[in-house]
Amino acid sequence: MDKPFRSGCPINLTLETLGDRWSLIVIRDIMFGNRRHYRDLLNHSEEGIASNILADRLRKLVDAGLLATSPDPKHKQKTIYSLTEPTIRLVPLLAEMGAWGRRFTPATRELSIRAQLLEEGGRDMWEAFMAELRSLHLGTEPPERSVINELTEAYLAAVG
Amino acid sequence: MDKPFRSGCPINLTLETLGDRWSLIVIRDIMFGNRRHYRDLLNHSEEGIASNILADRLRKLVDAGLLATSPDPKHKQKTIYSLTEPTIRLVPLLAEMGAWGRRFTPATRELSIRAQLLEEGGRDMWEAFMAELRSLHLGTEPPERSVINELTEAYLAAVG
DNA sequence: ACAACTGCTTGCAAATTGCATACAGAAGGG
DNA sequence: CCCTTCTGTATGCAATTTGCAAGCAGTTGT
Repeated sequence: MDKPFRSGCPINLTLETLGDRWSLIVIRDIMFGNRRHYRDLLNHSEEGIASNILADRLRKLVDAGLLATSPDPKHKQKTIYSLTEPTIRLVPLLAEMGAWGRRFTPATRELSIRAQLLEEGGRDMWEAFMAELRSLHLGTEPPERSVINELTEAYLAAVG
Repeated sequence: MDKPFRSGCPINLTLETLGDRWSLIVIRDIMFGNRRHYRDLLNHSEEGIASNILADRLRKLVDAGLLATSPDPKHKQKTIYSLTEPTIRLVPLLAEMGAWGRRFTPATRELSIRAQLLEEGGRDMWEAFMAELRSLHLGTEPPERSVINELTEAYLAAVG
């Protein structure tokens, strides 16, 4: 029932998997904003995603193994959405997207702060970030460095 | 008449600019395959792009300053499509997409060879590649190193 | 002279998107 | 326990986008 891929090119397959206007937005919000619930993603969406689109993308991403769900012990109706290893390894891709967008699109200064920090931090920072995400989403040991804190503080310093 | 952006986030803006299923395919073919004409892009497309979609994407990319056109002195009907500096700077993004796709999608081995080489080559190789693209598309001095040759030879060695 | 090729358009059906609304079960405050 | 709010979705429906086949006027090579 699954439609065949257009080609076996890795760039094409990445595009077929994530190349629409919403999937990476959802992943970005889970990753950088630590939004773990449906309503959280829906209401705090900077871009205003529609509820049916969000539901559709979450289901597709879970089906593809790019997100995982678990019941929330504190609320029987809530589903916790977590990143998986493949999605955590999107950090370099998202960092490059931020770096490119910062230079070649009319991105606002406040929203570019984190992209700039992540770009200047380089591979070392990306690895630290991925380690932190593994601890948050996969339950591994928490690392010493918190890249999320660094990014958040830089953003707040620039805004406030 | 231009529709407003959903947000000023650099990741979102990159997605709004390039986040559809064909734009980056076209750029990839121009960049790695050195396809400079419409028919060239249409007929040798690994993924089988439709003619109207290709025409639409080329126009949009030119309008956005991501591609440039020039008349072909050898053929009055031909238009030469060239990368511009913003598109050349997509090399790191495409390299990361190839690296991710190679690991987490069912990419074929032959088509992954170049992605692997580009990933292992790292920033130095990407910079050399961008210098080469500037010479091919912007008319700057040709560099000593030809990354395109390296990639092509590796691909041919793996296939033949 | 004529077939093949140039970039690109045009109809039209099918799929996707966006928006508003609805909903059944669960939680929280009185 | 009652009632409002919150949970993650689903459902119509209109608008946009996609995909496919065919066509087209001018240009080139034989």
